[in-house]
Amino acid sequence: MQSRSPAVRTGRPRSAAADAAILAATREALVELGWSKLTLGDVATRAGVAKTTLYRRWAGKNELVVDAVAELFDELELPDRGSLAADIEGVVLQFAAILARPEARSGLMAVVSESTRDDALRERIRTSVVDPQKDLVLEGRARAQARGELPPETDPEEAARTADLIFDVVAGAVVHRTLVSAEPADEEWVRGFTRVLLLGLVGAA
Amino acid sequence: MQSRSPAVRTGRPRSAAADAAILAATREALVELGWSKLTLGDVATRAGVAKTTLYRRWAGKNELVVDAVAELFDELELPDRGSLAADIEGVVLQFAAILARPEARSGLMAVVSESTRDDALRERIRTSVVDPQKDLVLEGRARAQARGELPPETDPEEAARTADLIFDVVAGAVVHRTLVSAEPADEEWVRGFTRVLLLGLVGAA
Amino acid sequence: MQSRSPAVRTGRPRSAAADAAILAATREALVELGWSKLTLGDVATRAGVAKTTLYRRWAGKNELVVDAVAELFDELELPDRGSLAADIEGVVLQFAAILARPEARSGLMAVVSESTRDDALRERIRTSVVDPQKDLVLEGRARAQARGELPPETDPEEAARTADLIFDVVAGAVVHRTLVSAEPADEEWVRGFTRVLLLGLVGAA
Amino acid sequence: MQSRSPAVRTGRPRSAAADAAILAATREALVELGWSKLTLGDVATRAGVAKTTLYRRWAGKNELVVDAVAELFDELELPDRGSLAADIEGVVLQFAAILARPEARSGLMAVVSESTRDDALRERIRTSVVDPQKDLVLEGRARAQARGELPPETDPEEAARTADLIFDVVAGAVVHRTLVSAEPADEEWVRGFTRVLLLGLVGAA
DNA sequence: ACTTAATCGAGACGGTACGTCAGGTCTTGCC
DNA sequence: GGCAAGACCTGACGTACCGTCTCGATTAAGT
Repeated sequence: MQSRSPAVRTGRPRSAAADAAILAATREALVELGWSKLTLGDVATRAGVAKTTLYRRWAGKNELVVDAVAELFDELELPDRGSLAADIEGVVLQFAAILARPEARSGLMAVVSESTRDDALRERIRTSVVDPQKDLVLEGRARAQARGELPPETDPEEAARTADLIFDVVAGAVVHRTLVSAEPADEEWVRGFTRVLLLGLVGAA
Repeated sequence: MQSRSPAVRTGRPRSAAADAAILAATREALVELGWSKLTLGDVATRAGVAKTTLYRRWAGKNELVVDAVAELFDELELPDRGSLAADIEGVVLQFAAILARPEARSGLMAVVSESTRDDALRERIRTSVVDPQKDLVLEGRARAQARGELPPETDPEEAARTADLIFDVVAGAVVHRTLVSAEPADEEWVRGFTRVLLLGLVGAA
Repeated sequence: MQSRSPAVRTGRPRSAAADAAILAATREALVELGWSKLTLGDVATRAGVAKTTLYRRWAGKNELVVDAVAELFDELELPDRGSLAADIEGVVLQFAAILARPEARSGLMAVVSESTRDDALRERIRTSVVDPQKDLVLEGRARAQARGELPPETDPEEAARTADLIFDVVAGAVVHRTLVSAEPADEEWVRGFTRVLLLGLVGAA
Repeated sequence: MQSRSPAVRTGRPRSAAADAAILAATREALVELGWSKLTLGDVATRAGVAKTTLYRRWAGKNELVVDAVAELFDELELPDRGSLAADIEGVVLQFAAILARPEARSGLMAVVSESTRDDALRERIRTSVVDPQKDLVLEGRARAQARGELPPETDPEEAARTADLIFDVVAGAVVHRTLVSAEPADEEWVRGFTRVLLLGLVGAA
């Protein structure tokens, strides 16, 4: 997270255990209190750590919560279920399961909201949350092309644009369903969504 | 906004001008400061109003911002452009234009985030922001069915589910593109999105 | 303590009771904790008052303690005991009694120390603590002159210088005895001091 | 300052230079910042020393400042000027010159103030600051008695009491003039003070 | 015109959290 | 073992907003 590669690393080294304790305490506080009532003093107390230790490592609430929530998305992966539709359904369900957890619900949109006025924060979110998810889209498409379910790309730039589009559609739909409409993105919904995504409104009707 | 229809309403009536001034001041503060740095004391000062006046009408920051942002969405409408695709492109572009404004960018996701732990707030958002948008989906589908672009519904419950799905996909995609990916939802993107929405990944490829 | 004579005094007026409660709490905390361990947060709590209320009225610990300690000196007066020697002994004993109280012991020299680098603070000390005491010197001298114990002044400037000198000698001796030598300025000591002051080392020997 | 005479003193011996550097840095910081803004971390940095080194030798800020200020008083001596009055004037001027230095002004009364609640600190002040000064009083009296300016003592206990009294009067007056009245104890003032001390108010008038 | 009563501005109030700073301790690795 | 470096826990700092309250002054509707 922070590297001081130059020079000899003098002085007492930072406790590695503190980082983990702080992030776990942050998630715990998110569950109990939600974003707006979460205070850094409380997180420090839960983690058994001084407030100064926390501020030495994170610039503020936003950065801390991004790192705490980002770890939730580490478990996302794209298991091979044999078909494009099945692959999509699988990964969307995983994504929905993460968004169903209260620590993600309250924290994620809050930091996204803050990131609209803080470029460094947006970059941090992109690096640790968004880009890893986007890689799943690329991997899924490659697999579908290998199976012959999708045609190979001709224009690489166009291909990148399409991947971004698909990612926004998939992630956006699940987030909106979960947080705005406040309805569960369960198996039935995911089947319907995947059908529309693959076949379109006209084809799915 | 609030009615005290029972009883006779004696005494000095509330200033109608104050409401408008407060909401305008709220949007102004959202633009300049963003959600997290917006304070009610500052809004009151901008509006030339005492803090008590503000608290007499809104319960807090969340409710105030919902009302201030909701007004931005009042201008959304569904002009008849002759085809389903053109109708979708038109309304999506309008939606994107609203989300491009800084007062919406910073405020909207923040209150959505808060609403994950506050049912009354979620209901307020739904009523004044979400449901009016959802009506546009219904209106668009009816128009497309009248044109023969989409088959008439058979199962009304299934039809409601589909409308919700479409709404989550459309709104979610635009929001995600604009706020998370932080890229503009411009005409080119909207064309690509509409194509995928109507034809699906397979059909659009 | 603070007057806002101009204009109309709008807004909620300051609580008069709070001032008294805060000063009393300050003295209480001085007794229990001493200057260096006294915290404004603790004083606020003892006074049943918010920290902000305290800061609204005093700039900091120094100013607060000056006001709290100054009240102790309000009781100083110069009773007519019939002779210059008896008058001096009487007022010095009173002064010593005040300096024997723990709230004065810990607080007084601390603010004097701070005042060496803070002109406004020195002025505050002078106005509310020192000058009233100095008036007693002038009053005592006038009385002694009326009795014929001291000759009337000829040069008024010289008279002012002498009054200052006497004040520094009297106050300084008692303070030094009490705080530096840490011995009680009891009746015996006061008698000896008065004898030296009136007759000098040579005359007193 | 601290002796570990028992045992064999193994390991690296303490740097003698560090002690001097720390005390000098302390006085420098007192001049620049004053007592209340002086921090041990800053002193350590100025002295080019780690905070641990400092704490290994002094228990805290109070003890450190006492030692740093005490060195200022080492230069006090009682040169023989031929008469009691001249001797007093000489030593009082020296004392006043030390108190005029900012490192003494800010530091001395602060530690005296602290010493009202810390017996060990008071003892340290007495040993390293007060008692050496008091010796000057004894020496001056002996010299005056040898000259026949003062009668020889009859009661040794009474003599000790008188010496203490004189010391409190002299030191107290200079301290009060310098720090409380914040006026210079210059030659003119010292002449007036000495005259009153020797002849008394009545005799000096 | 005269009450009546809720509104308005101003700003003080009790709180809570902020982010920083200093005190004093502990843990490294080098000397 | 001393030492420089710097992380650590603790606790206070002074500030900013919160949402409530207390003022005196308006301001309409009902008399």
